[in-house]
Amino acid sequence: MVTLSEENYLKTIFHLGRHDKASVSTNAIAQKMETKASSATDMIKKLYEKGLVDYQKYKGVQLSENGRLAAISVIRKHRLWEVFLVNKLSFSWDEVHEVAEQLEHIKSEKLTLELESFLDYPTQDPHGDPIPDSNGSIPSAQKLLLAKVKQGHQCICVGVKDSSSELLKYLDKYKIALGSQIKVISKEAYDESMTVKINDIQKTISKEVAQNLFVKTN
Amino acid sequence: MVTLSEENYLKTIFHLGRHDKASVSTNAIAQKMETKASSATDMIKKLYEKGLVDYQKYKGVQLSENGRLAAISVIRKHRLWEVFLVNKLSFSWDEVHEVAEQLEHIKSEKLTLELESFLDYPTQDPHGDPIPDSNGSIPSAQKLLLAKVKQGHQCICVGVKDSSSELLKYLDKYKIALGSQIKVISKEAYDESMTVKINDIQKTISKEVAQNLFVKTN
DNA sequence: CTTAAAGTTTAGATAAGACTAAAAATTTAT
DNA sequence: ATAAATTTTTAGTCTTATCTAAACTTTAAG
Repeated sequence: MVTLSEENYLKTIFHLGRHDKASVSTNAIAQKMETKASSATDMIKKLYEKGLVDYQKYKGVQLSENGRLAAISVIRKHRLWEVFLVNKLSFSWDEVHEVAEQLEHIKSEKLTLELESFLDYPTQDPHGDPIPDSNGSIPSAQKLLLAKVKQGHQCICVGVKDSSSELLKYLDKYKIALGSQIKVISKEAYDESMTVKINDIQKTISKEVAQNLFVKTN
Repeated sequence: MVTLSEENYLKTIFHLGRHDKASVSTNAIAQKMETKASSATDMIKKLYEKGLVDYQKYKGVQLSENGRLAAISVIRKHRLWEVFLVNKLSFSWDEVHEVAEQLEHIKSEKLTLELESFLDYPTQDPHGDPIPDSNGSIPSAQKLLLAKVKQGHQCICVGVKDSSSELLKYLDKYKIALGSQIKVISKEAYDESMTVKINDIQKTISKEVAQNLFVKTN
């Protein structure tokens, strides 16, 4: 039995250890969890006792196979619930996170499977992040940043990199959503801004936005 | 801020104090919560400090107005989630309770309102219990036990009194569900069994079942 | 109306999770 | 290569929610 708090730590370790598969530091965990390093150490020990992480004093921590599966299970539920909130209830991108943080801890295998079926087996959440399947496999994203798209090319918005409330509100405001068609009209070398056509409307987009929007080319 | 454990106690006190509006005993609470009387006393004190119950040592406990509203809010969420699980996901009557016990504690006013709207403002849960509205008003049930229905009369199944797993399985087996049309063909004075027509199939129902099925006559 | 039984509360202990302050280990910089 | 800075761990405390055992009220029986 994994507690709610343990699940949150596993999730954090998963996210921090994701890119560089190196071990994750106590401080990094504490910072992300908005807690103190000593609390993180305590929890790491508990996770180690339960065989959910590999750990050596002062050397950081890594998820074990079981820990990885537990983390992915929580992430899977989080993302499925986000799809539910946006697609079925009328939540917007910037409202789902807090609620999904609670829903992700509901324990019922059947619930998760039925929810997934009810949502027609989505592969991405509203922020464009991939939804792990029931075996823990994560579909590869195949997404790239809008900033990387070449002039004249067309793409589809599939997510955001920085899911801050501010960005999501900006996107909502200009009706940029998952699935929006975006055509890159021109790029400005000086400030890295670009002019694009979205929903048949031409608009200039700053470097900051272009570097935080994931798209799929087609 | 009301904790998860406090919410469970409030719910229990609400259910126990429901019929006789007399005060609820520490022992009764402990028994229903499957905990010890001393734990109940501790929690009662905490609820009293928070102004959620009226309490005098050795004299039992009653919900205050705020406590009543908090309890009803939890019950409202529980019943809405049960409707969701049965109507939208394919849960059966006897599977929903455990999951709804978890979902009822999710804190998001918006989520509850959107869920209610998504479910088309149901007034009863799958067991026939009324769903409080967002102001805390509980629609009156207007339901009666099948055992009370007179020979020759027709009614609709609207819920169960005893929501034990066994009864729910029995009902599932014979395809007796919320909304099933039931016509009372004859009643046997000796054992209080009755012959009814359900889904155009004639069937004899025991006293035990008839006294645990709520119906609405029409 | 007194005493035994039942119910309730208190006192003290435990476990989970978090915190502060201090000690220990590691890394960085001279 | 060693001192300083940083990071990590340990030790001890706190809160929440629980428990057992003992003390205290209330109720019920005679």
